[in-house]
Amino acid sequence: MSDRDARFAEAGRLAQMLVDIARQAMADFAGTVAELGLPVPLARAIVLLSTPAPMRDLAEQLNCDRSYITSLADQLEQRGLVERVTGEDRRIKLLALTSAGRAMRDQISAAVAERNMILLRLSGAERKRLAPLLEKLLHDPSTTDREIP
Amino acid sequence: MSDRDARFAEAGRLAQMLVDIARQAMADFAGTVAELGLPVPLARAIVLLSTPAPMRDLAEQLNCDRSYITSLADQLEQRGLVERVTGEDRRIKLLALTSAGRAMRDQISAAVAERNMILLRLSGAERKRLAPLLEKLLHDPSTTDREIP
DNA sequence: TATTGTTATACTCTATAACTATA
DNA sequence: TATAGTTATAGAGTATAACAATA
Repeated sequence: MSDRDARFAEAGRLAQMLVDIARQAMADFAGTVAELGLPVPLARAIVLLSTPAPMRDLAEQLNCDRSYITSLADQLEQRGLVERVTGEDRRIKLLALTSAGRAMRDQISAAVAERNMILLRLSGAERKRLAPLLEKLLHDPSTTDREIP
Repeated sequence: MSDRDARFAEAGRLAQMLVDIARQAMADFAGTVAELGLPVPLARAIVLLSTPAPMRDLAEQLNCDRSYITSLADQLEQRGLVERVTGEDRRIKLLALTSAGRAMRDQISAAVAERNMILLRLSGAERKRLAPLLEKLLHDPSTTDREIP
C-alpha cells in the first residue's frame, strides 16, 4: 500500500469514528429527551429558544424550511411549551417559551449535561487537547488549502 | 458560575462541535454519493458489502430492522448493484455486489477519500493527536467509571 | 419452536408550492 | 413588490406486525 493509500485509509477510519461518536451522542440525546416525553425536533427547538425568536430565525438555526417551523410551533403550543407572540413588525411571530417550556428547557439541559459523553470519558487534559482539533475541523480553512499529493 | 458549571458548559460546546462536524461529514457524504446517483442508505449498504453478507448482518451493522433491508435490497437489485444469493442455511440470503456494484463501491470509496475533511483540514501530527481521543470516546470505558463531582 | 426474510401498512421528519397578511 | 408565516400535499426513511419458508 502506498503512503498515500495508507493516509487515506487512516483518515477514513478517523472520519468513521467521528461519525460513530456523533451518532452515539445524538442517540443519547434522543434517549434523554424521550424520557421527558419529547421527540427530538421539539427538544432541539426548545433548547434554541433561550430567548424568544422569530420563526424565521429558528428555521435558519435548525437549517430547515419555514413551513416546518410552523408545524413544530403547532406541536409545541399544543403541549403548552411555547406561545406565539406577534412582533413589532406584525408579519413576524416570535416563539417564546412558557413557564412550562422554560422548566422543560432546564430539565433537558441538566439531563444532557449529566450524560455528556465528553465529560464522562475524557479527562480535563484530554478535553484541552481535543478542543483545538475540533475547532480546526469545524472552521473550514477553505477546505482546498491543503494538498493531497 | 461554579467550576462544575464551567466544565459542563465547556463539555457541552465540545459535544456540539463534534455533532456539527459529523453533520458536515454526513452532508459531504450525501453530496458525494448524490453525484453518483445514489441515495445515502443505498450507498451505506454498498460500502458495507465489501464481501457478501446475510441481510440479517446488514441490519445489525446499519442498526435497522430486517424489513428495511428487504426494501434496500430490492432497490439495489433493481439498479443491478447487488444480487441475492441463497446461503447454505437456506433461510439465509446473502447480498453480494455485482460487478457494477463493485465498480460503484470503488467509485464511492475514491470520491469519499478524496474529500475527507480530516485529510483536508488536519496535518499528520494533528491526526496523530486526534486518534487516541476518538478511540477513547468511542470505546465506552463503561461510561459510569468517571465521577462528575 | 425459533429464525430469516417478506409483505402490508403506517408513522416521523421534512420539503415544495401556493396562499394570506403585513410591510 | 417583497417578506413572514400558513396550508395542503407529498416524499424519503424507517418501524411494527403478521406471515411464509426453513431449521
